[in-house]
Amino acid sequence: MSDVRVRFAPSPTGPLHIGGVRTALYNYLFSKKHGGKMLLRIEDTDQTRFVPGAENYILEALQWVGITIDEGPTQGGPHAPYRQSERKPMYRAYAEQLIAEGNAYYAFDTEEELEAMKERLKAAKVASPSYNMVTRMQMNNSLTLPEDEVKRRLDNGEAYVIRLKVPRKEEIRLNDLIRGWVVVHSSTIDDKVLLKSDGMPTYHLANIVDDHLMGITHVIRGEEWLPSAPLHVLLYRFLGWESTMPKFAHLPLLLKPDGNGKLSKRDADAGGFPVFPIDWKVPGTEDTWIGFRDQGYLQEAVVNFLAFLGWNPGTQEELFTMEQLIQEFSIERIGKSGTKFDINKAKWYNQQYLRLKSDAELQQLMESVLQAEGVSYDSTTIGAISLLLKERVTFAQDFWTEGKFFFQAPLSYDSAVASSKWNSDAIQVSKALQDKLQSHTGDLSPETAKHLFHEVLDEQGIKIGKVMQAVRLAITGVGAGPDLMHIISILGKDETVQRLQSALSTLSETVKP
RNA sequence: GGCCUGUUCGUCUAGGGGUUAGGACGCAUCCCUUUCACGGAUGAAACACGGGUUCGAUUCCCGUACAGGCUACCA
Repeated sequence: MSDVRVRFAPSPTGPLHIGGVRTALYNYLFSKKHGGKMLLRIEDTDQTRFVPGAENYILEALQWVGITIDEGPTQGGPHAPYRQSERKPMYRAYAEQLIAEGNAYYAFDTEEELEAMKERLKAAKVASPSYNMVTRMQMNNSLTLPEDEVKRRLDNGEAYVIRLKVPRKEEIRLNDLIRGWVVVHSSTIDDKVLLKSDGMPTYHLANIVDDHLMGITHVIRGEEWLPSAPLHVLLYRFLGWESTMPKFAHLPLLLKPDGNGKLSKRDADAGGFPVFPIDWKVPGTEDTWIGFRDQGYLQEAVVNFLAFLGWNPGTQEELFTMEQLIQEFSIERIGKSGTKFDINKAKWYNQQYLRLKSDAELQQLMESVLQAEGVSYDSTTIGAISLLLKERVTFAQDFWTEGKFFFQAPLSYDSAVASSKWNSDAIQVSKALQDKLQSHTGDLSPETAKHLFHEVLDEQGIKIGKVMQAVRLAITGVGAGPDLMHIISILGKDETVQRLQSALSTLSETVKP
């Protein structure tokens, strides 16, 4: 399998769904594992659904995730173009070849006629009304119309489509890499449109033609394609390409976190989490659909999270870099069943990867978060703070939410803590600590701060547990956070004294000792 | 409705004819700690159901239920 060639083939109809990103990732991992090529093909055969900006979105999303494309619309390649709309002229010949060999036919039926046919069948209690081997003989097509009539209509430029002539009774089998043998009877397949009346191929034709022409060896795609896979097998056969037909692997779908159904944007809105890789600004509106990247998720966390949604290496390890994933990936270890989307796991991965960052990276992360908040501070201090906060953050932006008291004195005090902890002892200790710090000269290391604080406690004869949280509240405004002595040390003598002072006046007013 | 696919703790999953059915997320309790977090320990928690096959089925087969997908001149 040294010449593995796979492709990711999205439609530019909107932002790439996170499930699509996973499909792209599996394709990428598989191709790199085998030293093969990864192609990107834009399937824009439905001109009514084309959304401007969608292709760029796909490119940007893949790039962020770290999926590199070997051949595609931007990098070109031996099988260019890689946009199906630009390949339009190539498809008709194959459809006509199928007609010439008796495996397809022209159909002239109007929308109304098709509708009427379906109604008629429905009234006759036919289970699934469709254009197939029995109904096609009652419609207007080159199978029912006299040859000269067909020619006349064609010459007149009448609208037509080309439909596949599905064999009457035949078992079509397909050996899916994930699901094993799938057998479908041809009588359950309808005469799918191959070439639309606007001259564009449908997915089915374009897909098979392109995959063949581009030398695709493995088709890894979502399970929603499984029902039409037998149809694709039929096309490979009729086109004479069965011996080089790619192997198929149909991936399980990503499902809603709770309840039933596949994961949708609705779930994202309800759960407050993203289902898109990066932000999508909906054209013509002010709306933005949130993406993982812009919500503060790390690229490596998303990759790891996505890879494990339906695949696992069979070991107990869970933290894998892209390189390791490539090393370990195998289609055999992809699961069969649908996977519910649990954002908690994604958060956990993010926390893990954030913690794996070097001190310098952490500092940089925190600096950019502060910058976004309009806060500037000296780098050394930020470095120290980021280390203090390291074990407490899940997202980089938590550096701000968890540590804003380093940069601004409390504007208010957590009332629950205030009412239970702020008492006469707390006031006494705060006053004494204020005085003690005031008269202190020289450096204020965490150790020194601790020493001073204990001196105060000893002098006042008060146990540490009785007042610690109150003092923390006075200095930070909240009841929880990193080691208070480190906070005091970073804040410095003057700032700490000042904060104790304002706490003493503000809190004493509102809370009775 | 028809066709296709699936079903191990709440979730992601390992496993596979005989196991105390393992791990992770989440949850709970305890320890550490001035607090919270981290960390550590412990705990609750699963083989959808019914038939077969078998000495023995969670594992194999068949049904049923449930779930998902498809059923467009959309992909």
